Amino acid sequence: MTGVTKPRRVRGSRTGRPIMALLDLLGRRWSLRILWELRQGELTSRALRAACDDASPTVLQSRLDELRDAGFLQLGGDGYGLTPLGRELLETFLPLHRFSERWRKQVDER
Amino acid sequence: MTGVTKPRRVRGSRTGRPIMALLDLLGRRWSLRILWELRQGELTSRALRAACDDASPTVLQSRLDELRDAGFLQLGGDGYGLTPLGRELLETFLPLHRFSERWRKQVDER
DNA sequence: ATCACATGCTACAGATTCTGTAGCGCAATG
DNA sequence: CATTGCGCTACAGAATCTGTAGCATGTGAT
Repeated sequence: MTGVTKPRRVRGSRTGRPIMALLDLLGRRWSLRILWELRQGELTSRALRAACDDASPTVLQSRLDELRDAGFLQLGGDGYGLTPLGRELLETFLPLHRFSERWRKQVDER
Repeated sequence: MTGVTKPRRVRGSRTGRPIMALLDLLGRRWSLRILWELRQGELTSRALRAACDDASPTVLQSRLDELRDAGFLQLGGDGYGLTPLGRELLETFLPLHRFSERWRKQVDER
């Protein structure tokens, strides 16, 4: 593995408000999805790719690097997995699942 | 105002899993930020633009249309605001603020 | 009335980012 | 060895975003 930690700037961090940096990081293609797909355990990079509708490995790799840099992911024996911090973040998002079901209902009713 | 509701497809909705559609919608540039900036009340399109680091009006408008289509936003007398559903969604995200502070601490400690 | 001003929204060229396919180097396993 | 699967990269074409300018409409004051 690389082992090298490249400094990776998160856009929006210039404001100094971490929430902005976080919103920016999460508001990139596949970020949320990656965290979501790892909710049940580690996945190899290829399995993760498959889980993410075969997203392009280029972007996926970028997101993985960024999320790893942010301290949300780590590369373990069985592939990529959430760090404790990453799990905390994911838990913040879990209510989203329920919400999405309610959302569909409301949309269907129109 | 337009008054016309154009059908707008959310990528990921093909899977039929609303959570995927939601993650995709929210995982676009400025989506999360827009919801966030509207947390305290309505903002005119220009005020919103200013709040979002002067993002390009083109994308912003796309996001506004999409979020409006999704039923999260509406255009009221004082500009754009969250619908009840949108507020529910935002509330799902509020813990993110706290998390982001904790996150910064952990990052700073490295 | 008309003038200035603010609103929601659009056009468009250039820059950035994403997609899709191919393939690399490396370790583990047969 | 040969094979297999891994993390990761290259690269051209497509899609998306940026930045600036400006339109059409509405409101309010002069």
